[in-house]
Amino acid sequence: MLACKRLRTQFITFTPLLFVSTTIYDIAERADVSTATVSRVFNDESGVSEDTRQHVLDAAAALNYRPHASAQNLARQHTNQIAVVAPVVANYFYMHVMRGIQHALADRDMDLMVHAPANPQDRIHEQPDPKSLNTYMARALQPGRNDGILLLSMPLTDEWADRLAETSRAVVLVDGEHPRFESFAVDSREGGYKATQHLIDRGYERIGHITVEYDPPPARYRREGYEQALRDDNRAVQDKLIAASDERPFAFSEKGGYRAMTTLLGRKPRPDAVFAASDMQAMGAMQAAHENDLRVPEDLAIVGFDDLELSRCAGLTTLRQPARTMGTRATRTLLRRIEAAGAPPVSSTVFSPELVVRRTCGERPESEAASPGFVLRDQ
Amino acid sequence: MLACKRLRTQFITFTPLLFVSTTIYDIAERADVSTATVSRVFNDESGVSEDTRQHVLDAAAALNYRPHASAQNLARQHTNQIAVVAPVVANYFYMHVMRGIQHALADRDMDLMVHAPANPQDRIHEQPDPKSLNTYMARALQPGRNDGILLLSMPLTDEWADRLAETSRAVVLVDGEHPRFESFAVDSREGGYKATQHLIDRGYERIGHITVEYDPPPARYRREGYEQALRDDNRAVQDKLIAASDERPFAFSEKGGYRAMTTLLGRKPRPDAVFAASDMQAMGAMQAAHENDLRVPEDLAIVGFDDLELSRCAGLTTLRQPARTMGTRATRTLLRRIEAAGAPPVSSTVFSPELVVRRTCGERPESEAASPGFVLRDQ
DNA sequence: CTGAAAGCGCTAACAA
DNA sequence: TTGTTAGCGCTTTCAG
Repeated sequence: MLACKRLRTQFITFTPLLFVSTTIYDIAERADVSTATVSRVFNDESGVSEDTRQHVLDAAAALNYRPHASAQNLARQHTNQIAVVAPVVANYFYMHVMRGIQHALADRDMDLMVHAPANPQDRIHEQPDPKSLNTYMARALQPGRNDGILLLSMPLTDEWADRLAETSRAVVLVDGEHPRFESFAVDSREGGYKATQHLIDRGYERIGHITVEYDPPPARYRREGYEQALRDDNRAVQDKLIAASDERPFAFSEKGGYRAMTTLLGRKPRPDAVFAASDMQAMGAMQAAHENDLRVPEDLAIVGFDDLELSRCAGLTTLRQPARTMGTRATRTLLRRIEAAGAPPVSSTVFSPELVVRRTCGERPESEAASPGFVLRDQ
Repeated sequence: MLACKRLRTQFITFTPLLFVSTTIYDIAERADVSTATVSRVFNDESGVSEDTRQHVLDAAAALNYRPHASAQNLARQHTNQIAVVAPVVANYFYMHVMRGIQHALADRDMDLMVHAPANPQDRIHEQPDPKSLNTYMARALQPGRNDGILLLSMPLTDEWADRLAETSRAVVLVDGEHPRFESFAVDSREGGYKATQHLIDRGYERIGHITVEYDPPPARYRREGYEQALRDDNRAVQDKLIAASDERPFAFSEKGGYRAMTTLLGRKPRPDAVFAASDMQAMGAMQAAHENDLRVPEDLAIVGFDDLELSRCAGLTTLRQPARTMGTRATRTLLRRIEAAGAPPVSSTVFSPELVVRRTCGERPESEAASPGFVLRDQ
């Protein structure tokens, strides 16, 4: 029986290009035990005499043995991998979230896969077609790929939610919400309200807004908060003060904000303040203002949303999202669901975004007069 | 034979908690063909009559079939996954590199794993012990985990290089170099030289340097460039003008720069200019300067290394690394090596870092007088 | 064009 | 404590 396994060793002699690593059979043979025993010393730890265990370990060391991940995954029926799927991998906000994820993964013997749209042309914030099989989303859902999925800012149609539930895999949402899944997000509506309220308090007259065209939930709620604040102050919501970014692949980007701001500045009357749906958009808006010889905040006040590190050095007034914390908590929850066979009740935790006042809203914050200043957080 | 596979369906009835997805056997049965045929329609595309192919596809659709990734990986002996291993996942520089990686992966049907040290206490820039089996590095090397590895800023001892070569897997280095592997990096020594030279040209007298304690190659070369520039100007290299960050997990960080700068400012004579080994360190240094009531650049000039987006808005003079390009090119090379069975000659490509002058070095760059300004790159 | 069957490397009952 | 053996789900010769 072992003989048939030995063939592989022959094989490698004939085609040296194809590398074959040493297997459990090789070390079973060398340690003169069964493969089951070898497997045991590499897993259970228990039920193996100290003597044979040492033999096995020696053989493994001598042959430089490492278990084959795919084989383990197949046999165990789980992968010890979790996936994060997001509209863009490399983005400031997600970077902060990833820090939290990594933190929660520490010492957990779990690996991390990242899935993001391959084609930058896609309107990634829109849900890919659930039918299509090769989207980044579909890949993450493929059986045998991971034990659980972290969805970052992914809007969920019911169709997709069904698909996710069908796979009966652990799923946790970050910066998103759905009744069927655990979620961690900031109250975007509250944030939009606070931002706008602040601008109102500061005496601005024509408060504009930069949003996202395809209207993903976070952007939608921020806009709703903006509109509510206006109404609560007995102001009308004016379409001409609102511009939407349709930048691809990521409308929350700098470039999107730049374009939207440019649009806004081309209309009459010009806004004298703007609340942007993201910090990066706010950055782009500042750039646009500069190009139009408008000073920030004298001619145009700006408030963003996120509170990236970058925003601090730019002196941007913004609404803080606890990105890292969200990542950590979401991951912990995911891990718990993966481990717990049953299905504990779903809860959604919502954070309250905190207004961080800096200079782009026309205020001179006491502590940060001499910008740039930095918070020293741990990596 | 198919009968034994059917058991699984029974099984699921008894233990509904364990989810079992539909397999190739299920659809073979339904379409009344062999599993080989099913496999063929999902792979080859060829050698199957249009008729049966349609049957199979119908059955697959009806049963909502998706191939099991682990099983494919095991049978095919490759995973269609590449891994990136880096000292920190979520870091500005790596984020830019990741953009490039993602870009190169577009439409390639490849997935991305990220491996980074689990324990933030580790001195991650030092090589983990090649003997230990459960480090992030070892995990990336496990057989059956990936088809190729991208090493970001990972210093390579010969021992590790051996281990890597042993697995005969495709390996490409980014921001690092080793004779045995393909690599993409910036000439750090040249960068250090240029930075220092610039400061000399601007008339600074006591030019300090912030480096990294455990002396990873990029930091080492930057320091060497710094020292060389000093010597070429007939100046002595003074230890008291150099401070090393030993911040963990990542000494190139803001916090590391902050601490090193604080140390430097505690010594006499104080430097009147500082070249930091990274932009984030430079940011920390600026913070330290502010806390000591020193104005930048009047009292202290600062030059960084990287040219992150953030640096632009901070007005930081720095040396630009083409991070995104490095990511893209490295990934393309990796993919090529994975596909090509043979071993094409190893080449190492070195980019020349470009000096980007902004205001922290006391210069008033023409184009960016009204900072913050931003480049509008695509996401 | 299609099917039978032997793996891929490991795990986990079940028996001994 | 250890070995036998039947899978995990898919791929891939090799016949037919």
